[in-house]
Amino acid sequence: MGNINLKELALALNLSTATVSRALRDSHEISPETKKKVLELAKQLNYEPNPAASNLRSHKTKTIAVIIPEVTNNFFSQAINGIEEIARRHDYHVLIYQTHENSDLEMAFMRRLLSGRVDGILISVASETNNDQNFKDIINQLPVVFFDRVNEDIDAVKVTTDDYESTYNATCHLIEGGCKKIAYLMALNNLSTGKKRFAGYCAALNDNGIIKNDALVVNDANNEDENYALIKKLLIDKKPDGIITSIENLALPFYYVCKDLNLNIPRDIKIISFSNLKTAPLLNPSLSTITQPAFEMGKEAAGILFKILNKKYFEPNETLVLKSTIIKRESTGF
Amino acid sequence: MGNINLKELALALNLSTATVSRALRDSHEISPETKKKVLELAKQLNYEPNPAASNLRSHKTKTIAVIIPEVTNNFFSQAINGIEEIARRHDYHVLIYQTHENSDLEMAFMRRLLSGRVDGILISVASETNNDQNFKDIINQLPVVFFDRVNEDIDAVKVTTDDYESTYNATCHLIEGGCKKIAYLMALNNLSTGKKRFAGYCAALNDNGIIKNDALVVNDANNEDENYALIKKLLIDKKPDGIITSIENLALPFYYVCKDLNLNIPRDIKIISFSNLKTAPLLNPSLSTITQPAFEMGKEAAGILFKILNKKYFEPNETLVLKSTIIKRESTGF
DNA sequence: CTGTTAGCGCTTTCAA
DNA sequence: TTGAAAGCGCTAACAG
Repeated sequence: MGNINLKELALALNLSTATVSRALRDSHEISPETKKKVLELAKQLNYEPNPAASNLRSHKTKTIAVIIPEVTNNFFSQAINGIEEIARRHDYHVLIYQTHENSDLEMAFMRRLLSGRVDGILISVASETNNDQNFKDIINQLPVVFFDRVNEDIDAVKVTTDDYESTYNATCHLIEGGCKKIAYLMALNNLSTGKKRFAGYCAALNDNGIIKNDALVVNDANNEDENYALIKKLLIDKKPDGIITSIENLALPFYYVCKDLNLNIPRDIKIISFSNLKTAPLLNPSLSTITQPAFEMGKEAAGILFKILNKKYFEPNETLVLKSTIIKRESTGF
Repeated sequence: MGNINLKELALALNLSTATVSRALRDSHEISPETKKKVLELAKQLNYEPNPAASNLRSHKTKTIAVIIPEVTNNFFSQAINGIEEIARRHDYHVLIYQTHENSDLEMAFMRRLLSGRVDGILISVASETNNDQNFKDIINQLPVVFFDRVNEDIDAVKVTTDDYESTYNATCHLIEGGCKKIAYLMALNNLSTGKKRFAGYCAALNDNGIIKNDALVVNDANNEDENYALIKKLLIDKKPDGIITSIENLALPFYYVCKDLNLNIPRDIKIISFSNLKTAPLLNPSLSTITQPAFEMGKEAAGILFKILNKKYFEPNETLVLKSTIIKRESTGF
């Protein structure tokens, strides 16, 4: 705003704007004394370069966009934390866009970003359906790194977690604990994330000689009340002795149902849930968790994006897979 | 990026860039037919105006900044959710900056934003100390709305919650429940938020004829292990029968201490905590909570900022106070 | 209602 | 090592 500009700075120093501009960006073709003079006055006068002008000329925005389903999801807020940390380290600014799982909105965000508002995009997609060509169009015009919820059919740089393995291990954990009828609360089934988790569950059952029963698999209705009803029906009708929730949000209605039905966890039914909630250990009575390294994912994804922006990323488009942590809890709470 | 620009669009339509520019922004001085033609071709060619050029000329960025202590704090992520919703409604972009409670960093962010990167700022401050003049400088140059953690000594638009009243009521709740020795886990004591909460606690004790005992007041050490140790010492040495935690983060170490000391909640000690955690009702065995309307605060604060930006805010600099919700839980969990 | 023109504040040739 | 000059893509006077 009411700030000083390059021209005024140059005038005050008896230099050309070109020289001042170069000095400010520490160009090697400027003498040390000149640089020093410029830097000093700039600091003294609180000079801040106008980003619009700089961007218009140089096509660099010093800004990246983060597109995610929800900020209020623990996983994503932790990822943003990691992204912001790396961005700040590079002196970059971070724009946030929430899709609320709406892929039309997601595509609208991306299209608008093509106007040159950002240097690159970090995205955790809302859906993998019907968008391939759109995504490809974008990727051709702007560096994009996918994280967590990636689009399998697109050749791009991706950072994910070991969805298959972690769910496989989680299922084995329940089987080892004696569970014979393990229910699965399924979500994100239009995404590879969700598919892989489910595949891990299926494979673990199979490898342990348990025949999968589709009646034990319940789909997320994206609605708390409905989920509550679905889970209640499941617990009453099928009486599972173990349950896996493939997203954090599904653990809540499950707990309420148990409370209502007077089911004791873990005596009557054991649970293991995906969760990035720090207070999860306090959930009653014993919640085993699969925790994704959200913060690290944010950092890794952002790190790769900056490597691309600095032309220092020479790998082929690859998927970096980070390990989730499974925490097994057996206590009966307080 | 490789996008089409105004000039090309104008050329293709046999119009001047000025006309096209006006048509695109729905100016009243353009004929309907021309507008229609322009809009159609623009859509067809996927034209996206270059924000840098537009900003450079018009001094409008269509961007606001949100400066907060931590994204991973439930309260703030919910506030961001509200802010983003309003911003999108106005076709604005949202930049996120985390201060991690560091007020130097906070000031550095604000200074950099003066370069014209944003049209306005929403901030929840890291500290109220030693920054008054700096804040005043910023406010003179850019519209700023403070929310939740506001700087009392600055004349600006603010949105807060009823910190005093809610803590007062929370304390009364414990007293009504029979508590005689109510401890207070204090945080944010360099902020009016923290001070008001503490004042509410003190006033409630006083109004109920209880003499405040400073030994029952413990200060947040900003460190999980240390807080654990402090709280443990408090519970062993002073044996309080009730406790109020003035921020969500302090409830966790408290729970761990109770578990370690084999203290039964609420039989041995009752608790009421500030918390914006959705799963709080599942915390064992009975956590009464003070929940701030974070989402609504984000919406309100952003709404006011947009009114200011659209020159539709004519109130004097006022503080809008939103009501928190106190949820009293008495059950012994599952 | 439409066009002409100037210029926002930078960066980047090109020339010195 | 520095300067002069052009121009990024748009908007805003001003003129017609």
